[in-house]
Amino acid sequence: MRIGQLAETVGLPTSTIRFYEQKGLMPAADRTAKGYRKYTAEAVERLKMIKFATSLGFALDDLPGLFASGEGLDHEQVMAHLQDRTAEINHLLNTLTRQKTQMEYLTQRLGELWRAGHCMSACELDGLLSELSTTK
Amino acid sequence: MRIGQLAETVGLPTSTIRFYEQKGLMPAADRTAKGYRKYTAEAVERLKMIKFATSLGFALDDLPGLFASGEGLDHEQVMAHLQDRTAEINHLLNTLTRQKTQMEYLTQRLGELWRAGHCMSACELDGLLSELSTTK
DNA sequence: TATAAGCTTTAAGTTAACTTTAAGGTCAAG
DNA sequence: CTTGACCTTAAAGTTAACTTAAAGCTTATA
Repeated sequence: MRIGQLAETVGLPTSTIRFYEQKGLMPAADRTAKGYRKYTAEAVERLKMIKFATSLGFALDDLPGLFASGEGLDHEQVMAHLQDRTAEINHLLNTLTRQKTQMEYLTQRLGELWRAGHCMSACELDGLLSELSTTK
Repeated sequence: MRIGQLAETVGLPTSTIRFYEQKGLMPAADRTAKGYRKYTAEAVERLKMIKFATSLGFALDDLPGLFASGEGLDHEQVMAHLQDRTAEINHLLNTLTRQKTQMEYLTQRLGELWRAGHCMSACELDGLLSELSTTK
């Protein structure tokens, strides 16, 4: 299988696959006589794993630690990665939840003023935003 | 008030304040005889608003549309911004919630295998990850 | 055989929101 | 009068994860 076919199979652009190889996330591909990259099903699996891990929000730089190769995976290290990422996710969830509440309040408040016939000037909006930012 | 004092007051580095000015988010500051930027309380308010809006996840490029200046703010446009950002937040919340579930499953499953005495090889971990990625 | 699709490489560009650097002027204190 | 804190500018660097460009070779098809 050449790179275009692989790209098609996993749903990634060829440029990304080359990029992953360059980053060391994919082993250097075998080549045909003319220098074309040649892949097997292993590459498909590898790319799917990369896609999965990144879909969980892991950075590309985390992956080597996550799929450490060689004898005996370091369990502690893998678990530590998972914990770290879980903590990050929880932190983001808290942040976003807070943001959502504020957005709802802001939207509602602005809607009220609008319906009340206020012809809001930038200055008034500024006041509203300031009010909210201190409410925070 | 000079830039250092302003920076201190709002809790931003001076470089960021200059950057905001350059971006057009802050009006070009008045200068002292020797060319130092000179600020009043207005600048403090403006920066607080910027901080607040960015804390809601708005991009700097969204802010001109959000605090449009001049006569008569475009309510529809402001509301549209708020709706867009709310939609983004909801999307992110969904994504993160999904990620959290997957992370929990992965962590638990890996913990089980570990406690069961499996001396996981990279290959086995790959299997686990693949399994999960198809579960998704 | 020619034309297009597909492959190669290295290097530079993209985006966001800043930060850092370089080279220098100003000001208050001791 | 010198030392250090603070200010100025323009330009380049940072990070992540890619993408795009440039220039050229290969392969399949009509």
